[in-house]
Amino acid sequence: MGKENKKKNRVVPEPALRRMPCYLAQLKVAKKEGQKYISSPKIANIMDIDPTQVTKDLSYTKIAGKTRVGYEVEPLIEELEDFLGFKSLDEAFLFGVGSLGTALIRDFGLKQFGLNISAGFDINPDVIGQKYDGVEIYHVDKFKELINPDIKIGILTVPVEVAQETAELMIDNGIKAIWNFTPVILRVPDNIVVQNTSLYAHLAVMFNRLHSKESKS
Amino acid sequence: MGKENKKKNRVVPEPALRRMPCYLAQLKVAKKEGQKYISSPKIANIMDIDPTQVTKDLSYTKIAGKTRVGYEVEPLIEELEDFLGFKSLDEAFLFGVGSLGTALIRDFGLKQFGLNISAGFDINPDVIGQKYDGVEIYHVDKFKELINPDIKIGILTVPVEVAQETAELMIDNGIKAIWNFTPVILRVPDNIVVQNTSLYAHLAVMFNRLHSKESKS
DNA sequence: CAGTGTGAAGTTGTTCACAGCA
DNA sequence: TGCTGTGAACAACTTCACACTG
Repeated sequence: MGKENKKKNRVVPEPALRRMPCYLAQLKVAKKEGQKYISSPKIANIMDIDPTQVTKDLSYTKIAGKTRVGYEVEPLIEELEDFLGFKSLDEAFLFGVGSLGTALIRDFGLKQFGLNISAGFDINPDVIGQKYDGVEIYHVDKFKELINPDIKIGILTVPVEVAQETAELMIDNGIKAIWNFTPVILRVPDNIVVQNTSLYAHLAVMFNRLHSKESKS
Repeated sequence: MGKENKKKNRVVPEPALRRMPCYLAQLKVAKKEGQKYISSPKIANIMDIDPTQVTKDLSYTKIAGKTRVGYEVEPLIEELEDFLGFKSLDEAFLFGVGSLGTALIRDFGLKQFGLNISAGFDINPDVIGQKYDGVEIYHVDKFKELINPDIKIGILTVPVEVAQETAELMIDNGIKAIWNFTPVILRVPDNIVVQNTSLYAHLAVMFNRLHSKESKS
């Protein structure tokens, strides 16, 4: 009877969500190598983590593994891409067309992973009016005209000083999720999703680990 | 191991390290506004976190707050920058001069935070020989000639397929820490520091939170 | 009997409660 | 009284143990 309705709708822990794209990358390699099935110990071994971690993470998706065999590679790739939101294309506006902003627009397969940047905004006359890979850059003032209900995601790559006010501008005009590349912790209402990706934070962690290992040995 | 000695040399939790650059950004704002002291409740309020979280995080540094007053802004900035390794300049080589790699080289901000990229490596003839903001790009084969004991950090922005082998090349030639922008989990010896910064992982978390909030309301 | 799936134990990080100080 | 600083209670995440299945 109700085989599926029992398991879903749990909150997925953030660490698990962060591991899933890694599984996905490995699975694609496995697929290229022609493997039809892959087991959790195998994945775990490649990534040097605990096998039950893998099964627990995968249990949040609706794919089921076969005992003694493992998971079928191709359906698992499909399910993971779907689960992670990489299959449906979300539209986003980007604020702050500096070097990082430009890279995100031009790059690198964000579209492949379900994110399409449909316009960029800045106040620098040098970039306004430019087109990068088909994405046009406008003055921030144009934002209110161009926004529409399909755009739920805003990418924040502006200087620290204007981060909070730019975030508020986004929210006031209907943005529901902010991908924040500044080191500023944004103050936003509860119903707004913020994903912080501060390179400096990661740099800090790396320096600390490196320097403490150096002084130890 | 033994009784707890003095205060220093504890292992700093990674979440704490990640919060510190945010404190730093806020402190710089406070300094600009002319504030001489700032208290933990004040910082906590700005960042919407628990005040004791702030005091606990700051207790890992060697700055001490004044009762009833808070922390002196300028010395705290100095200490945080020093503690996080942002004051001394570390040299790094970058592997994979695609659009992200190029952005990291050009993004002067990294130098401000203690990381200087002194060379880039790729196999694409179009970029080899180029100079971006004074940073020269070489063929990967040149890496062995150019490496020296001052270079302890390698930045990995290559395509997924060659991530592991490039990491091994780095390690074999003396790199001690790898800033990994690929979604691949690298297999490395214990004494090597790896900092994973996969944009796709963050994207996955953001999509999940956004889509689950959408379906809830 | 190797591998999935899950509740229970263990570990790590966060929040609380309170002592001490100016 | 308001704030720092810390040990103790609590929550989140990870690892373990084991029942189950082909």
